[in-house]
Amino acid sequence: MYRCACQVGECVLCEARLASGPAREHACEVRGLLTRQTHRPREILFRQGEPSEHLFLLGTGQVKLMSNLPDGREQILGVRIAGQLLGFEALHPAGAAERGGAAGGDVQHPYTAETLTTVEVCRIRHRDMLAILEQNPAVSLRVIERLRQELDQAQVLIRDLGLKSAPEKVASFILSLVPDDAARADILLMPLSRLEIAEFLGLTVETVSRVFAKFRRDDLIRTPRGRVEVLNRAHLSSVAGGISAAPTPRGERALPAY
Amino acid sequence: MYRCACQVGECVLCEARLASGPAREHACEVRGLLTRQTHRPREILFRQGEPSEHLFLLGTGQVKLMSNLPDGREQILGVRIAGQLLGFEALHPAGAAERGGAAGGDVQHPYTAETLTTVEVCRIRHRDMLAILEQNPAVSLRVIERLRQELDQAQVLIRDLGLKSAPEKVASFILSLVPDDAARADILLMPLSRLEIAEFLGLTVETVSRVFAKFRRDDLIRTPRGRVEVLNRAHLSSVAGGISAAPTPRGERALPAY
DNA sequence: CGTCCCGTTGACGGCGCTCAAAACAGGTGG
DNA sequence: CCACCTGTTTTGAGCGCCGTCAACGGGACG
Repeated sequence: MYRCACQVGECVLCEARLASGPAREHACEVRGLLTRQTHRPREILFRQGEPSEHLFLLGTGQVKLMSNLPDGREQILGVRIAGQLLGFEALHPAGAAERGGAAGGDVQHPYTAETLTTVEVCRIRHRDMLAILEQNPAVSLRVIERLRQELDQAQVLIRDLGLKSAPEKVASFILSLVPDDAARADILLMPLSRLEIAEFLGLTVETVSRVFAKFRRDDLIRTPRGRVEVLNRAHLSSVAGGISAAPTPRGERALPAY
Repeated sequence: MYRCACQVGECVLCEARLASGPAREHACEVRGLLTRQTHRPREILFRQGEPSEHLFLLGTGQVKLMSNLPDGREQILGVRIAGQLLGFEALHPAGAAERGGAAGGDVQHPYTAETLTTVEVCRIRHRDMLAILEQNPAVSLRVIERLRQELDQAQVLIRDLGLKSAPEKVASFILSLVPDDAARADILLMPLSRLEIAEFLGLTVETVSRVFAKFRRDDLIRTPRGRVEVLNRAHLSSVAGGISAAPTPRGERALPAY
């Protein structure tokens, strides 16, 4: 499969152009606008409150999005994986100029982005991205689809935070780690620490740890270093108590009836 | 101001086309694709689990989005107002056909949409919308912007649900009712019942009622029928304990300027 | 006037948070 | 290899916030 400068197979820019344009050389005319970066684990891509100037296209790895309250409390808003977007908040199609203010460019990141793993991202200036979107409907459609998926994920999290108990939250979370195509891969990578799981689910470290302990006692899971092994998915699903946080596979039935 | 068939000033379709096209008559070439509907309060636009075939453009009024667990628990995901989008979940730019399955059109609504007030919406088939997006970058940009705003709102709610106490949640919620342009309009419409507020904030009716009572005793608010009057916004903001869902007061800059 | 629904208030109990400490793993240097 | 230090995970004890259950009041409406 052909890859453009950003070397990212899932890149919304490259793929879309490849699919739409007959001419190969056009595939990467955006090359000059992209900056490729590699980050190590636990690096900050940008911080909440900083001015947002770039859009990030995540190529490989995982990035956590987190938001703080002034008193230090921290909430993880989500985890982004390959193909997803970061730092979209300052893309003002129209009106950036028409509204008064400091040239419309002083929008701030509403959250902090920190890498969980080694990460490759493509960075592009908002204005450049805007120009691309204006000229490439196919890219726009891809972006719309990505945003919609992120909105879905956010709503699933809202549901879990709003009405689930601690065990239900943790069970849902574990099940959400199951990759889409996993037929029977029940040993899952655990990208988050106990503290981060707590910050994701609106709980405390101790509560998360206790729930994990209980699941272990009930032979639902095992927890080797940095991993989670699901021993009894059916039972775990019933504990999760309803719709899980798993991304809905395309084309198949969404909202499994469980 | 000119208005197209849908009669909706904020309509992403009409406005965008008006702005981009020089010819007036082009402004409403999408007219034939739009169906305008008027709904009374407490009507269901669509239900969670039903197949999603239409996109809704909200013209006037308010619509609440809610999601249920199998056992009946209910979570309000958000409230949509004029100009926002509904039922976007089935818009599949590419891949709807390429992947196997039942023609790719069997995507289901992940939430139920119910009107809170009298509501005017424009309805359009997903495939028609798709065609419009493919041909009109300006429309795509508007849609992207709307989705991004909805994502921001969702993330604010996630933060509130995940790490705020009951009084903080309620205070944030009240402040979120302050309209963007309100210089000093402190009497706010309350579109939600106590039960709905509870379902929005992940609390119970009793807790919400108790917090309101406490705020009343502390002379922070008054609660005439169907309204909320803010008596001491500064104090209420401090109770909200951090970033609120409210648009930032002019002059001050807190975090998200959504 | 009776009924229904919504909001309010009280009593009580449990889930999950707080505080505290021990168990554990990992890295560093002796 | 072991001692030591550091940060994470686990476990325990106690309590507080908020959910649960119940009763009451008021407005809308037939």
